[in-house]
Amino acid sequence: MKRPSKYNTKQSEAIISYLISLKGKHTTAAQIASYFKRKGFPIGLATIYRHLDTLVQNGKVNKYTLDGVSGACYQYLSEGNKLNQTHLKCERCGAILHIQCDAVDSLPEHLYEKYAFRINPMKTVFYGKCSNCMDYDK
Amino acid sequence: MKRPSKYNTKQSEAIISYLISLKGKHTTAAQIASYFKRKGFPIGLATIYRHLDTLVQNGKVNKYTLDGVSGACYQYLSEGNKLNQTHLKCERCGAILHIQCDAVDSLPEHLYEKYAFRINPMKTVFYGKCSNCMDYDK
DNA sequence: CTAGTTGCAAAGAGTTTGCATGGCG
DNA sequence: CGCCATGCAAACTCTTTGCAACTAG
Repeated sequence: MKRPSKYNTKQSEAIISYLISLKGKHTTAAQIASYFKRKGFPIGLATIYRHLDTLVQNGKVNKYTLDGVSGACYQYLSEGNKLNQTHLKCERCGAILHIQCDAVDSLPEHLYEKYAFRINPMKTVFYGKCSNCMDYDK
Repeated sequence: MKRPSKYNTKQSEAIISYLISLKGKHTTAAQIASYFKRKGFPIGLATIYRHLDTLVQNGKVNKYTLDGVSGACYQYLSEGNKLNQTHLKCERCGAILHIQCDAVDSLPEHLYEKYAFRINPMKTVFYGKCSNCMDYDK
């Protein structure tokens, strides 16, 4: 699978700045395509998928699926919501909370002793619902 | 979408008891089909999907997606794993371990009290390295 | 019997890939 | 100019649906 990574093209700049403009909210490949088509600058779906792939590989973008959303969700990761520490992610609104708590901090050692598995705490994500979204159904 | 629900057929009994036999570990539609084909009692994929759908609707089975697993994951929910199913995923070999441990089980309540966030333990995944892969570099 | 279930094949939805064209550096 | 990226369409994967044949009750 060959992904774009060397050149700065209008397409890649457009896609990245669109993702950033969403301020952490997720979007889908189809929504991106539709957005640029409406803007009069259509970008092929294949190109969009290839760039999203690159961004996910580089840790710039988070990819996940949500019930009720057709297709994968993509979310740009900026300082406010970087995946560089343990965090909680709301499955409904996409909000990301950073957490700092002993119960979580002690897990790596605990899981190593019990399962001989070394977890990478930087990549730990808990999915669920934030307090704002708790009353909504899926 | 018409789902089977009234009659007990050999197919439905087979699928359900297979899911139960996994003791809370997930499987996929394709794996179920492959299992019964090997057993000499092939079941059509459509039938499998229809029963999984029914079971999900009835709350008997949990459906979710995991990175690196192609297709949706289905997990039978019994008393033992109703609320606590956490995965460890090896970033090198892709192996997925299902774990059951008090330190992890207590997190939902803990995080709810501290952050007013209800995590979904079904979707919790810790990334890291399993014991087999621990000596390899990334 | 009679309505529910099955299996097949075809259709769909989302994503990936091969290849010729066009553009960045 | 030499690669790399793009767009298109075809290919692919997973899932759903239409329909005739089968079967549980």
